[in-house]
Amino acid sequence: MAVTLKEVAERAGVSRSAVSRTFTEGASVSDKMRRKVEKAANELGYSPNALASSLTTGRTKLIGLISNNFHNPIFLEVFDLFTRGLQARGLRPLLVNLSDETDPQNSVRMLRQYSVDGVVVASSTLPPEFAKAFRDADVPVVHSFGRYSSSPQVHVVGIDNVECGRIAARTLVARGYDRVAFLGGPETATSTQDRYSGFISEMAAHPRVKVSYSFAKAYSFDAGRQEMLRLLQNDPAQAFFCGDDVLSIGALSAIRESGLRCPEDIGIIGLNDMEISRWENINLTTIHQPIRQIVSSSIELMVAMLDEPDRYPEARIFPSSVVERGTLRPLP
Amino acid sequence: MAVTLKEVAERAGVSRSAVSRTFTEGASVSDKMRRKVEKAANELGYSPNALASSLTTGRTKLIGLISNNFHNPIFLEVFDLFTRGLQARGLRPLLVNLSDETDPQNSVRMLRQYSVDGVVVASSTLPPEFAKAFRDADVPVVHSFGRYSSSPQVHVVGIDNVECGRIAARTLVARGYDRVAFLGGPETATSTQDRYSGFISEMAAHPRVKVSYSFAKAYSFDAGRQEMLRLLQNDPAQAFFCGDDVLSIGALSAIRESGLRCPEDIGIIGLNDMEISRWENINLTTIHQPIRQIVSSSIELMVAMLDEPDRYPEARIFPSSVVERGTLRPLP
DNA sequence: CACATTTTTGCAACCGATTGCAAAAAGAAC
DNA sequence: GTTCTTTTTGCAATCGGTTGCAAAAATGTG
Repeated sequence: MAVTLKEVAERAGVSRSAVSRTFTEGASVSDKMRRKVEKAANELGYSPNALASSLTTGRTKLIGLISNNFHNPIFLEVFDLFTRGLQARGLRPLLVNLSDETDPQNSVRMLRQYSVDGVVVASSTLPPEFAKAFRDADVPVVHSFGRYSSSPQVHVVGIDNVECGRIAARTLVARGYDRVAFLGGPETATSTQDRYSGFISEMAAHPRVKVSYSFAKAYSFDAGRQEMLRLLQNDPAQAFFCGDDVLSIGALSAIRESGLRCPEDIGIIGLNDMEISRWENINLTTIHQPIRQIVSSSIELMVAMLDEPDRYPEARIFPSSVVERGTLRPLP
Repeated sequence: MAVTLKEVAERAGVSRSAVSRTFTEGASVSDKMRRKVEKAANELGYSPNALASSLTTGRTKLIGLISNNFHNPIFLEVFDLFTRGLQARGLRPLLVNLSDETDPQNSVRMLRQYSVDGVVVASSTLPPEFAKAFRDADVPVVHSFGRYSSSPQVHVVGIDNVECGRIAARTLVARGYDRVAFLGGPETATSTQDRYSGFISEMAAHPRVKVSYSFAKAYSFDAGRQEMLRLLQNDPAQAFFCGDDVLSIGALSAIRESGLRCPEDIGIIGLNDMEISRWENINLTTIHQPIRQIVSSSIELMVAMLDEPDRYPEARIFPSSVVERGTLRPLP
């Protein structure tokens, strides 16, 4: 069994409070006492039980990190950044995979049982209700990659997906494509809806360009490939705005399999600019989503909320822009 | 503040023990009592504090999930499988990113502070000392993707990397390549060393085949690409066994960038068979590592150890075999 | 050195649960 | 209805810490 505070106190011949205080930032202990305690603690190999102390302090330093997309490589970057960022601030991520869970209340209950200090919902496909459920349970929450709203009910950090749709539309128009399409992710995801509406609304300004759209079942390679194979069967558009990079790569694969070339026969623009998209054998033209900034801003917000739980909700939106690579025809 | 057991007891007009018992599997409570308590609990929205109870039970149901490679997409699959598997058994993964940590003792201390019930080290590059440090601290530990040893000191689940090296060697020889090379991951990783030694030892049986080797700095796309670019500068081998898929894809990229073709000019065989390798625009010939089996076996082992902490250490090794795709010339 | 002031220390209650034990209640047997 | 068993319940101690408060020790002042 682990060494306890009591044993250290006995060995050092001091009270338990004294030991507790030497391990508490900013408590009143004399140097002599501190040295005595530290000596005993080292000899015994003591380190304080974070969970026991959380009982009285009300702080666990545990942060729930919730996601539901474990098939999109972008989330590996996201997890990397979150875990490092949280660790650097002395916080511990409790990872929750929501892939097969649909009821927000279950997650809320589970994370409350572990008394997490806060929750980060890292997903562009989970409905806003998840984040709200935590807020309603008085758990500080940040929705990273969530939907921008001019009157956010919870803290949201991400990009303006509507604007991304517009950017994609303008990019395709500028390259002179006159039959374009939107190949979205799951139709129920807010990110899909927003990218779609931005794309369509911008296209409305270019009536000579023919526009169509369809949706893949998930933000995944297979879903993108399947949908593109289907589309290729009859008279596909000349260029596609795909809801996401991994979807784009699936679509790209379908195009090549069908004996067509990209960008010569069909052009693709994605969204995310994930690491893989830079790989020379992918080389995808895409809209950059500033992941590092989104994650670090989310963490800052989370930390701020720990001190100020009733902080007024805000949306932090980062700009995105096109990264030119090889899957769209060049500007005329 | 959250509702406590005491409040429920008061509202239901019963003792605190009664409330505790209704929420404890297999405790002695009458139906009448149970109903009374559940009613009060529902009205108050009570759910027990897992951490407080861990104090007396000595169980937190927290499992440390440690890794250090957040740049290899294979780990996204690994995290997916681990989180789901653990959750399904009522366990919670506490994710630890060891990318910038080198001292095992720090991780041990940290995870002990959170009284994790056990630790899974999921990495083929972390030295065995990490897993041993936990064992020495009496924390149940499983090293997934660790080194096979005939006298394991900790539980290890994975593949036989030496055998994989041999398989790769035989595969290349069978295809008639007569200048082959090993392009390994980090030289210090046990997986690299084992794959290397298997490859070399099998090659010793084929003296007419010329063998060379070198190492990339990490199991990552960029490292593989850099190393291959360097190798291409003077008279490269005809076929490479790359230490891992993501390394292979980097190498592949370097080959294409240099105006060469795969498999016509240079052949590649990887190891892992990650999702991406199946993608038609990658289509990598590789050695399959049975990740699902490794992860689920690791979880079973972990669960078994929770009941029987002094379980005799074992190594669980799964067979691996070649998946034919498009990056090696066909059999003659 | 006496006295006032500040700092350090220990006591004891508390955080939210669990559990061994003994008393109370319910059920069985005659 | 008694008596003996078995089940259910509550009391109180405990898990590993923290913290308000008052006493004790150290420091400062004249």
